[in-house]
Amino acid sequence: MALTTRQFEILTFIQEWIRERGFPPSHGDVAERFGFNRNAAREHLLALARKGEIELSPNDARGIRVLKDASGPRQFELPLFGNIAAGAPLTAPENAQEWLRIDPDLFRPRADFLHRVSGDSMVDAGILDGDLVGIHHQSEAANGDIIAACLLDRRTGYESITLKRYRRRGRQVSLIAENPRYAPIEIDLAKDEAAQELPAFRIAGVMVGLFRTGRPK
Amino acid sequence: MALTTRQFEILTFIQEWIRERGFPPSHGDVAERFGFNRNAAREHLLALARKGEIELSPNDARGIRVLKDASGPRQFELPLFGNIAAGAPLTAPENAQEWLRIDPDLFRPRADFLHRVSGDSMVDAGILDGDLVGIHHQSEAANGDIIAACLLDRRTGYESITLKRYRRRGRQVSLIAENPRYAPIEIDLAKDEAAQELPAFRIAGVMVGLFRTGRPK
DNA sequence: CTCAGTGCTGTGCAAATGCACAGTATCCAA
DNA sequence: TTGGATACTGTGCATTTGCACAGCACTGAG
Repeated sequence: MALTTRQFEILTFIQEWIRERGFPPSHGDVAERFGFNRNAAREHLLALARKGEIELSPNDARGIRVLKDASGPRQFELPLFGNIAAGAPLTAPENAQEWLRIDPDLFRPRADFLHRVSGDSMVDAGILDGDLVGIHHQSEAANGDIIAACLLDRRTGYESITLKRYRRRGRQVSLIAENPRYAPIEIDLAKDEAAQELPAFRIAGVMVGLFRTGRPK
Repeated sequence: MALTTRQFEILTFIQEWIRERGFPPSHGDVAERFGFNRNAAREHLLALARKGEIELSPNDARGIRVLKDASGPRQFELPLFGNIAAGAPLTAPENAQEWLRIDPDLFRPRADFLHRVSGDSMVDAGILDGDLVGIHHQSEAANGDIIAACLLDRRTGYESITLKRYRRRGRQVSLIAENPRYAPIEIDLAKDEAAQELPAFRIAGVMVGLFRTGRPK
């Protein structure tokens, strides 16, 4: 759920406080910083907890745990991208939904970002609904690679990422699902370029790994 | 300055508390854990502060900052275990083949170690040969869980870990592959115990996630 | 033998703290 | 127009918590 500006300010304050002192602020500390009542601080914390940003431990002084830490060392972390509105560069670090502490160099070649798979179109490649796939940023791919394909809907202006196996013959590109129940997506690059607009298809990168969390179904 | 065993215990407790809850323990929490007086806890904290292990923020509830984190860069890493010779505790941190920089808390519940899958017996669960599965350490499992089963070969004395779906009816345990080409492994717990030796079967933990690296085949 | 350090019990207190309850005002969507 | 979410003020209370002071027992160094 989206945060209000005030809530975001308070979350940032809590993160900075913890980074500087090693323990979370109390309600009073938050209230003092922003110049309002202790109970107002409490309600902000409850709101942040409702929205899943923090976790509160009842009756414990300073019982705050920040769940999604935006700060900290980004060195061994990977950004997770969802589908974002047109224009916005899909894989710009500042548009990350979340940063996960996974060393990008564990993948080979190195992963640049993660993408959440939705749907079961790649089950036969061992890629399930909800899995996070590691993507190495590159604009070309070899036949047989599984790629993160970036598709632009020219009418709505929305970009979306899909994971498919890539196959190209001349100017004809096929995006093939690893599930017999799904038909391939066919793209004619010649036609695509002739449109003289933004290309409707581009390669965001190739899949270099996968991360799955949770008990299996 | 060197720590006493008691002080080391308390420091470790504080580190674990923070890792699990995101904020430090109070004097009372420490006292309760070790079964002594709140003031005894306070004096231990003062001693740890004198010795430079922690920093105390006066008058602040839970005002503890751990300065030298003994777990160090290991905080966001996971050990990978292979199959090890008999006797050696399979999942003791010092027996790790490798440490991978993946935040254990990304898994739910938290992963304690990774295990490399060999073979294609779990393909239908989206688990491929060479995948690393995250395992949460626990000695019991629910029916349907995918578990890391620890099997001991009594003749050779070798222990090995296999990943299988767990199903138990009374004293009869079935370890089921997710691939029709493999037959389930059947274990009779009654017979197992009657052997009056080390149990041939135990649950090392339950699968809580998966990590795969490399371009798909 | 003495003294410092460790490792506790026990009591008491003031301040810090979480939390419940009662209001007020604004905005926005149904 | 009503209801819910946001964003506060203000009061009061029971606990939690840090902290101080008074002891006791043990150990190891000088």
